[in-house]
Amino acid sequence: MKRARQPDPSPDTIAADLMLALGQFVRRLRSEANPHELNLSQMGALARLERQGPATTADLARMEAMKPQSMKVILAGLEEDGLVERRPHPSDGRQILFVLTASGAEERRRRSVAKREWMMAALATFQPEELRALEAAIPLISRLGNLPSDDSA
Amino acid sequence: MKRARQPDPSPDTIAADLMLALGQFVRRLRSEANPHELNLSQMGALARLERQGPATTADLARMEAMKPQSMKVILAGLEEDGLVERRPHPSDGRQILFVLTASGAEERRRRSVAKREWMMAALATFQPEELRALEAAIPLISRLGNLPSDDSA
DNA sequence: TATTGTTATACTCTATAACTATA
DNA sequence: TATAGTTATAGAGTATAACAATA
Repeated sequence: MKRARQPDPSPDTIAADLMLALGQFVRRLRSEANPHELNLSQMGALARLERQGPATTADLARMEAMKPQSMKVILAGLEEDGLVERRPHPSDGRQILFVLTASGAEERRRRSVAKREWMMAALATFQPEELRALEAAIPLISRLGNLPSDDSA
Repeated sequence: MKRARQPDPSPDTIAADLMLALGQFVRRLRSEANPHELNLSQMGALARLERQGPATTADLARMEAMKPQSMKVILAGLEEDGLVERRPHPSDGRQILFVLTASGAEERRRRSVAKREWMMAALATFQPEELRALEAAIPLISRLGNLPSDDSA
């Protein structure tokens, strides 16, 4: 653990470098997908449903930083493949709750193997120390993606 | 393939969590762009030209993990805005070298302020220790994005 | 009237296929 | 023949706008 020698990182540099690194990484990741793989948005929606239980289109759209109309398309695809199902909302007739089906939980893993295997092959070239550093950054990146935007509404 | 329980972080978990975190982060980042902002691909191409000097469409496509036809579209947009220029290749009449123009170096920063400012605002909520952890992960993510794929084709 | 969801449409980014020119 | 670039077209992913139903 080396921690004392370096100057404090400049947020500006971090911002610029992180954007570049992530842009390329995501492009590479997307290019590793087989025809039947889930895309990152579908994986995100399924992960939310698995971790947090039933949610509406609007809920999921907010959590995944996209418009409800866009999330509807994502959910429609997942529904057609039987990975999610609709449930009526108990008290509000407008809302529709989506839940993960039994096969959805399984398919979430099965239909992301190509991406995961590419990534694991890449991670296999990392030193344990580097893996730890990468792991430590995940919750931080997660936080960046989940921060509220300036919807001062 | 051995899967012994180890104190080291599991690559499988890292792979899955990193995909989710990055997917959401990139979507969020993209949503912060003003109409005139550069997108992540344009920023990537400009950064390559600035750091590594003149390069061909095919070079840049390879480095940024996209097809030459797609990179051509990126470069055509940048060229139209005067951020890059063409230079004939000294010895190979087929190749065309692209170089960053003087305004290209400046615009690269100016036309990514919205994304950078959103990110810097987000990073302002981080502890110095967290910033260091995030910074440490950037070269690792970069390496993931730059690893050669198994193009056996 | 405000909110949830839907439909229709369009835009952005990247891919595939076919073609031209140079090597 | 092989390689660099171009043109044309298509697909995935997400956005905006207009609308219906419920609150």
